[in-house]
Amino acid sequence: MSAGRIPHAANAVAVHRLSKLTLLDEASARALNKAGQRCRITPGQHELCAEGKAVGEPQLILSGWAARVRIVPNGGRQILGLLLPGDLIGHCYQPQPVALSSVIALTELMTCKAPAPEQEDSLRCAYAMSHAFDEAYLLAQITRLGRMNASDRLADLFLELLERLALAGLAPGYTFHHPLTQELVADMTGLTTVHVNRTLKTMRRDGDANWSSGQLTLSNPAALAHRIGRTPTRVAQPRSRFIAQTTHQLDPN
Amino acid sequence: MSAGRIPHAANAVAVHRLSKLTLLDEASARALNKAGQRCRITPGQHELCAEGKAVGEPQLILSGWAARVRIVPNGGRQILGLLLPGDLIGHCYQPQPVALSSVIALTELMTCKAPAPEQEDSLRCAYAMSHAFDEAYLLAQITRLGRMNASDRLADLFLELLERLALAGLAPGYTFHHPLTQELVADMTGLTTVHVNRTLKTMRRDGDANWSSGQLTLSNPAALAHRIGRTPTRVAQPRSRFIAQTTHQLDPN
DNA sequence: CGAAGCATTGACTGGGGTCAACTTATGTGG
DNA sequence: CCACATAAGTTGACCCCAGTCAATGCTTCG
Repeated sequence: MSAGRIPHAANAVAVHRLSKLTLLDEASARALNKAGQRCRITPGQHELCAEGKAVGEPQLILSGWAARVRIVPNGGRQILGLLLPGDLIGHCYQPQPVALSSVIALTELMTCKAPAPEQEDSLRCAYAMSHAFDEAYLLAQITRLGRMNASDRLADLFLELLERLALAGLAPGYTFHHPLTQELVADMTGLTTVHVNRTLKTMRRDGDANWSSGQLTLSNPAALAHRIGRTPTRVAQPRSRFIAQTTHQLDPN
Repeated sequence: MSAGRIPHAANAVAVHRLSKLTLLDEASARALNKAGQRCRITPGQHELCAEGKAVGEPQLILSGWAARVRIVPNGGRQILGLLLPGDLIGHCYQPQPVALSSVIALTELMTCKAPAPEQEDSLRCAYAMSHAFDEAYLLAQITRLGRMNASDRLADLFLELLERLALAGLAPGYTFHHPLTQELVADMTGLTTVHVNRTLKTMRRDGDANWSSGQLTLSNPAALAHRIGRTPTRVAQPRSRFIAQTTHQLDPN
C-alpha cells in the first residue's frame, strides 16, 4: 500500500472496509481500484444529493465524512445518519430512484463511482452487506432518539462511530478524528447545542469521553458499552468473514 | 375478486399493494396467487422473528398488523416500524442475514412465503420498491422522534398510516381500523402512555383526529398534513405507475 | 484589527415524565 | 345474572430533563 496521493492509495480505506464485509474476489478488487482512479472532489458543506431529486450513479466514499439530512418544516434540521469512508451513497435497488434524503459533505469529500457488480460478483455481496449495515444504523438511530436520555444518546453514538471507523481501519486505539461540531451532534441526537455541550462536560468530568474539537477519545469503550447495554452491530451470521471484525476493538478492559 | 375466505381472496390486499408499487406482469401475479394458497396463521402477540437470529424465507403479509421491535436495556421498548398488509418481512439482499430487529404480531397475522422473483421479473421490482418504502418509513420515524413535539408526532404517524393503508386499499375515506393501544403508540413515538392519552385528548378537542379504540378518524388529513409540513412518501420518479397513487386521498379539503 | 463560527456558561421555563388513583371495557367462570 | 379479574383508557399533582434566551469566551482567518 503506497503512500502519497496517487489514486491507488486513495481508495485503500474503502477497499479495507468492503473487504471486511465479505471476501472480495480478484475481479472485484481490480474493479474497485480502477474506479478509484477517477475520483471526484466535493468541497465541504456542498450538497451531493437533494431529497426528492433523481439519484444518480451510486458513489463510494474514499475519504471524508458526509451526512444524510432532512430539513424539518419548523426550521430545524435532522441528521438521519452519517456517511464515512467506505460507505456507499445512492445505492438502491428500485428503478428510477428518488433520493429519500439530502446528502451534504461535512468535510472535503473524495468519492468515486461505485463499480457495477457483475453476475454473482462478490461486489454485489459487499454492497448488500453495506446496505444492511446502513439499515442497522438507521434502527440504532431510532432507538437512540426514542428511548435514551441525553448522555446515553451521546455515548451510543460515539460507540457506533468508533465501531464504524474501526471497520474502515480509521480508529487506532480508542481515539478518532472527526469533523463534527457540537451543533452537528445536536442535529443528530435530537438535542440542542447547549445541552450537547453540557452533556459533553459531564462525560468529560466522569471520565467517559473526551471531546476536544476535531478529536474524540473514549477512555473505556467496553465499559461504556456495557453500561448503556450496547452490543456491536451484526447483520449476517458469523461465518468465515461475514461479520465485521470490530469486536476485538471493544473487548479489552 | 371473489368474497369469502378462499385463498385467492386472502392475498387480494397484498397483490393490490404490490401492483400499485409497480406494474406486475402475468407471471408475477400468478406466482403471488399461488403463494397465497399456502398461508400461515400467527396468533396475536407472537414473535415471528427474533433480533439477532437467522432470517428465514421472506414472508408477505396477507392480513393483520405486525411491528418491528427492539427491547431497550433499561426496560423500555421501542417500536421501529409497523408492518401492514402487503408489506414484506425479512426481505434482504445479503447472504446469511441476521434479523436486525424482532417482529411481533399485533393481531392474528396471515402470511405466506414471498415468491422468489425470476430474472428480470416485475416481482423483483415490486420487492425493491417495497424495500425502498421501508427505508423511507424508517427515515420518517427518525425525524418524528428527533425533531417533532408530541402532537406533531402523533399527527405525522397517523397520516403515514392513512397513506400506507390507502396504498393497500384499506382506508376508505379518512377512517381506518387498527389494532393499536395507546401503549403501542407510545412505544412507537417515544412518549409515555399518559402523555399519548393527553395528546389524543387535545387532538380530539381541536377536531384533528378522533381516537376511539380500534378505529381512527382524521377529520381533515390534507389540512393536518399542511399544518405539520408533511408531504406524501415518494421513492421513485413519477413515471407511469412508479409512484404510490395515494396523493388523491389527501388532496381534497 | 474586526468578523464569523464555535464552545461555554448561567438563569429561567416548559413539555413531557412519574406516580398513583380511578374508570371503563371485555371477558370468564360459577 | 352477578362476582371477579385483567387490560386499556383517563385524570390529577408534582417534578425534572432538556429547551430557550442571552451573554461571554475562544479560535481562526482575512
